[in-house]
Amino acid sequence: MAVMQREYGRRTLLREIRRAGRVPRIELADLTGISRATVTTITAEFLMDGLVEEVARDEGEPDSRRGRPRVDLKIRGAAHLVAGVKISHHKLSLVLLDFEGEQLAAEECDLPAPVNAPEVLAKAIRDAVTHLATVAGRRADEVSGVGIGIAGIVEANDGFVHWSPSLSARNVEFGALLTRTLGVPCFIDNDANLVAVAEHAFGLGREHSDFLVVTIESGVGLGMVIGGALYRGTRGCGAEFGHTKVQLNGALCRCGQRGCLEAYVADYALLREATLVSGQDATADPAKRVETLLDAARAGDATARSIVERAGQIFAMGLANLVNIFDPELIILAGEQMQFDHLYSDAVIEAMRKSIVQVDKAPPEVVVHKWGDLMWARGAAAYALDKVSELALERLGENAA
Amino acid sequence: MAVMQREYGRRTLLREIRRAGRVPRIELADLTGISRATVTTITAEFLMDGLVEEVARDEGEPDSRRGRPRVDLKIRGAAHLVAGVKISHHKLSLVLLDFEGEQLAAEECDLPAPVNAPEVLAKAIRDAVTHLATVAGRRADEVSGVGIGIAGIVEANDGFVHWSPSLSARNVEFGALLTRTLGVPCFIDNDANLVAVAEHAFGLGREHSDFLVVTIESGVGLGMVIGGALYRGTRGCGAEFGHTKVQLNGALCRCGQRGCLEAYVADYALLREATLVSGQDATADPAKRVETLLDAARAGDATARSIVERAGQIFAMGLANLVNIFDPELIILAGEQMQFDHLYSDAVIEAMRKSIVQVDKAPPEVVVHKWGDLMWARGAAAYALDKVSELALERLGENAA
DNA sequence: CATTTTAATTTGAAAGTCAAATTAAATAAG
DNA sequence: CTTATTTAATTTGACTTTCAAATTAAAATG
Repeated sequence: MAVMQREYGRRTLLREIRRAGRVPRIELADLTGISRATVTTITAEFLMDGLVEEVARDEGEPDSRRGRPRVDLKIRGAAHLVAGVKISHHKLSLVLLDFEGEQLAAEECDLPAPVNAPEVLAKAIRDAVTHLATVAGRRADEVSGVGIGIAGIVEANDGFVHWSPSLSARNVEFGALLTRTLGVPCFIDNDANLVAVAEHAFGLGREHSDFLVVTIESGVGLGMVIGGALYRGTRGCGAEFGHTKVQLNGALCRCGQRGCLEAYVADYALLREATLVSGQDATADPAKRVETLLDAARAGDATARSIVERAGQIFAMGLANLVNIFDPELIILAGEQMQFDHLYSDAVIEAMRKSIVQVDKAPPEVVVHKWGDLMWARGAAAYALDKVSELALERLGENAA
Repeated sequence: MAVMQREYGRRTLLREIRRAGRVPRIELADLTGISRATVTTITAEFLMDGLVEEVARDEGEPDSRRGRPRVDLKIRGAAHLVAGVKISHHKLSLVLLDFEGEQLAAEECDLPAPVNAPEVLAKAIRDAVTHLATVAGRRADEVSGVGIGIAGIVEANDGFVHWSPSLSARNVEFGALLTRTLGVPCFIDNDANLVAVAEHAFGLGREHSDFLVVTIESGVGLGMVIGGALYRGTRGCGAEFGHTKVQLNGALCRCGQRGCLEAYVADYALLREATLVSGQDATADPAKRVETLLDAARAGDATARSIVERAGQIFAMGLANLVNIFDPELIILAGEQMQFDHLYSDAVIEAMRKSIVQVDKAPPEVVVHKWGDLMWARGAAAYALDKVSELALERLGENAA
């Protein structure tokens, strides 16, 4: 039990150092409530183990305080190497981060097919990670952990994939398979969850302990951070925000049910109605067709506007429901493509504000976070970072004992 | 920090004893992972302080084990007295519990009006609690804490009521006012939250750490237990499930917005349409009129059935949305009146199951818990019990130091 | 009545935290 | 240039807490 106490201290301090970036010991003591003596002891352990390092202070403000100057601590990037992999339709996106979260390399590579057998996909990931490491001048076996984000229903704690649009089989022990194939600890989770992890670790959620992240790709995803931790539901599965119902007996969704949010806002939902808009070429690429539709709407085409505006209204309604249920302090709309600008518009956010219960208190902050192409992969890497940190702390505990 | 550790042990053990009812020390050690030595130390403290007492084992199974027999510990009912108060339209419902949760008295009393000034309501509660204590042969100043459940938007941590249908003023420091008026610590929260607390403490949620409680009264309420604790949102406010939107530009709700769940399933929503059903007497009592409507539906009246069935469908849709977002292991539908049987029917639960994302795993368990009339008041009392336990443990910590 | 078995308590060592004292490293003052 | 002052970090020693092991307690069994 005494060891539990030390573990708490270690966990808290490492997390705080990571969040702060660079921070002197005395501030760590103030921030965490742990005494200076203990902060010294624990950080000495970290230094000895190479997890953190001391750096000279280089503040813009010349500090000008007299007395012994503070010495900043920061995560030591060289301590570990992690990779993040996002599995999408036809490709893999990958990033390689050091232990500090600095990006060392990024890559994309094609997949043989949109749906693959688990073994095939695992091998593709192994090869891609090996190549990624090579590009950065490292060896694959230097990687301490790999995070993998995949669409579908995933039980993150056991690495079990109930179902995924990227896998040809159901109910796969994909985490174990990956760990075996890559020879490196692999951590798998629903992709939207991982974006939430990334926002918490690197992004706009750094200062918050309770917030929601809504992602739009071809589907609509939701990640929830509650009480400083990702909430995965009781079975470790992610939230299925895209399939919450917004209309009784509504539009048909690709999940086979009716009235899902996704059936109104996803690209395929827009295109279903777009055949009625002039200038549409049904044989063109879907992304291209959506672009044409949005252009028509902006140009004032009544039919196109009707389609796009309804999608916005429905999306606002879905967001408002989340606010009414969670009362979060922050909602992050994370996306990359201009394609979804119509859902991130001020009009939509305003409509959402009008649909939440009115009280004499500020409505939740809504921010749009346009990540680059590699948002999803960075999310996966952030998860790996988290897990690798845990493992490192465990090892520290065992060595000390 | 060392004191934090002891506090953790105390908290854990008292909670475990409360949950178990009666339990021997050795089992407490196994259950909590705390060593037998420490369990002895801490429970000795509890015994000394009178929070807990030893009782002879009286199992039906004659145990038949040789060796020194186990001695059960249980919460000592006489240690504290708490009251729970539920504020409804025209009345107050109250219960008096001992520290073990045993009900010593219960009462209802009328309120001068459905909406009252905060001071008036506080005095009414003071008088009612005093009377309740008298009925049980106790004095009001023997009560260690009073929990109060009120409809509306409440910031439980500060006892701040943003808005309530029972109060004539907004933004009232009602918790502080009550504590001042009663001369006893008062704890206020949204009523649906308190039902969740009660389910967690006494009810069907005792074995679960993550579940949802949906309550139906004149509105629809939601309480969420996440990670073993009530989740109140970031501002301490309860979830507003009743005002989640189920239809774009839908039916008008009493909150002034359109398409709220409540606007389809609440009694006033049913009655709004019931004027078209034969046999309705618009001047009758609302509860009576709802009864007439449901009778007509059961008797096969097409219009009445249409009204009632749609309410059920919409309710099922709302429940399905909760499941899709939370993936809970359990949903408790808590209610008292036969009036809502049509929402608790197997058909509704079946419709909900069809509207959730299908995976190869069991859907959440849905149970209906029909409490007696005093469900709400007991919820409030359970909250008070929780808070009084906390205060008792704090006192213990200070005395030891 | 001694033996065995199991529960609860006591004991003494080990681990951990922290306030206070000390040391370290800088600036300011004389 | 030296000394005083100030602030950060470390060390020290007292105190708390936990826990394994030893001991004691209380029963059934032979």
